[in-house]
Amino acid sequence: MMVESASETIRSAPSGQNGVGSISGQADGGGGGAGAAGAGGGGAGRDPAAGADSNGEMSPAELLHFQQQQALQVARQLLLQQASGLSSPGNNDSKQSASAVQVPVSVAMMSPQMLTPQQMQQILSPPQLQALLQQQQALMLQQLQEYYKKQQEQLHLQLLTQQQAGKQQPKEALGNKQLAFQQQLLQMQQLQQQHLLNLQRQGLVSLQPSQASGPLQTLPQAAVCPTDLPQLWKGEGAPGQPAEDSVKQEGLDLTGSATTATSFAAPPKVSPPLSHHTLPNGQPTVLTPRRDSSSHEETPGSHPLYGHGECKWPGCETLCEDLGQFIKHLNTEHALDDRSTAQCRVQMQVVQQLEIQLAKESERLQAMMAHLHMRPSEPKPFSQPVTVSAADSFPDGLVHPPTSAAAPVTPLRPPGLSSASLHSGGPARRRSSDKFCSPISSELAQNHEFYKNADVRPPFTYASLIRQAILETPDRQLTLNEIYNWFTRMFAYFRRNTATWKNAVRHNLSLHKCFVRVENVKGAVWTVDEREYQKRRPPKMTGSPTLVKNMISGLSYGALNASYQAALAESSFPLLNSPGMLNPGSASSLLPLSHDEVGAPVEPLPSNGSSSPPRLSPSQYSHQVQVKEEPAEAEEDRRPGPPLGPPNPSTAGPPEDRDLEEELPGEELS
DNA sequence: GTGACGATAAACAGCT
DNA sequence: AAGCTGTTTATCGTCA
Repeated sequence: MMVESASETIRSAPSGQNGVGSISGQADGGGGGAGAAGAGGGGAGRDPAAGADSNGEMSPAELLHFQQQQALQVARQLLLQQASGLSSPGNNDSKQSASAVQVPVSVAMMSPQMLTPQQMQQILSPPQLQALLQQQQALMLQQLQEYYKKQQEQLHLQLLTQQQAGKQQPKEALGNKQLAFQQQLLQMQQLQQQHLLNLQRQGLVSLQPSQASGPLQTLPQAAVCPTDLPQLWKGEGAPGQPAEDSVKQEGLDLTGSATTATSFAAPPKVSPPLSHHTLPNGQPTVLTPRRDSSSHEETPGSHPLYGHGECKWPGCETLCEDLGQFIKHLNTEHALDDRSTAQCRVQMQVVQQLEIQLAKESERLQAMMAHLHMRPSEPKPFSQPVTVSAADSFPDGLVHPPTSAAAPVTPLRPPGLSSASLHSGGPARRRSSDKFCSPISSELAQNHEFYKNADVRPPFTYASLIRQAILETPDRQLTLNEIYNWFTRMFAYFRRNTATWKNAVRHNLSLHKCFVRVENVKGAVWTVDEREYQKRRPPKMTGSPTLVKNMISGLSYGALNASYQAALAESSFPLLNSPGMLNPGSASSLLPLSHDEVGAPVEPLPSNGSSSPPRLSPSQYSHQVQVKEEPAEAEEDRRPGPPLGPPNPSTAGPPEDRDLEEELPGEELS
């Protein structure tokens, strides 16, 4: 009765080690991309201003025009950079940080406290990681938007004040004020950066799922600001503004975040280095923003318009050895005048454009997130154990819910285990599901390339692999040799020690009732008796630890598929019969056993015992047996008739059906 | 400690 | 005869 086997587990490594990192790769790439905008650019950081104009010896008109263009370019780049930074995989830091920062809902549920990036990776499947990233991005975008708005407002005010001031005050006076103002700006910025860092750190440290919503506010800002600020400012703000106004405004903005918090004293070295490293995950992104990793300038006395030793004023790349020089340059070259004002206006437009763009992108992101998240949040069938078996039954392509999910039966542990363990070398992918939910099929589908190329033992039992191989075929039947080929084709691991694993395959085929040998014209082919297969596995989660682990891993995010599972659960019987899914009733009737597998807490099905036949309907029964070699029987079985109606055998339908059907060899059928 | 399961190894038989 | 296929038995490790 309670069998527990879970055949699927792999035995090999107990668990434990995970493959470390490769995940990320997969996660990144693999998934799909949903990513929001990946703008490609990467931006290395430098500024666009390619043109390099010389220090301005062009005519005012030319300069103005040129600078305006530059401003636009800068804006574009910023956008690209931001986009890439936010979404692009390229930035590990950012990604990680993001993930770290916010805990995806699902994750949060799973692990209340913070997960390390690695854990996240292990736990999360690529799609999940992506979802997380997306969430993060969305948040960041929102923050950015807010920030931009503020900046814009400030800019506006500053411009107005400047203009007024300009009219009223003599330039000289302005010069002094500007200087003072700029110094203040620098200080403010430094403070801001520090504050941001602090926030980030705190956020990271404490990252808690619960905070998910909350943190966003804090962290995000931090995150956003740092990166953007400098750039944004470069374009805009710095130029002269009346000290008073500027100060006030700054105070307004900053206050919120930094002002109060830190004192000017704060040391300069701000973000660049620290932030990154500190948090593997992530926040760094934010900090890092500055593309100039190399640049030190920012550290000490940083100025939004000063970086890499050069003036970042749109269109101006004048080299300045130090801040002081830069400030002088600022005051002389970018003093309050028509040109600067015009440039500011251009910058404002740029910002507006960016905002619009951001809004669009964020909207898109949100829509995507909403779409993706629906599932996770969805209900999960608790009661139902896992419908695992059903999933298994699917051949890979079939069903898998997006994330595989098994019902979170119990969110026990973080997923990842199994997979990780398996993949010693590499990438441990989060497995999607394992046995239970979407067993192998999904796992394989997701990690197909991995197993194909990595000499890692797949985390599945021979039985489950064989089943998978068979179910993947349209006919649901394979000759021994074809099964061998499938193994070698799908797993690098089975390209060696052939004698050993081939023997194991044969052994399993013969040993397990679920594998039925059917005589064929050509010879003999092996088919799967899903029912038997289901029976055998013990569903109990309790079952083998490994299984459990696997399951869990799958489940963990599995939560995602909760809905999916729920559906399955309802049917109590999973997919065994694909059709079954449709008609729960039938399904259940067909496979009583499934429950077990499902992991349900084992409900003792009467039939469950191997010895006693389940309460299958005769027809059902038949096919279990039938399969065995007699074609005739097969025909009978074929259709258990229940509501399902005969699923089309031919149809590729879920394997399950096929199984049932397939039992009969094609020949026989015909 | 026991039982169940899976993996591995090996012996053996039948067939091509 | 060799190799493949299929069955069976035994042993070991793991886990509940």
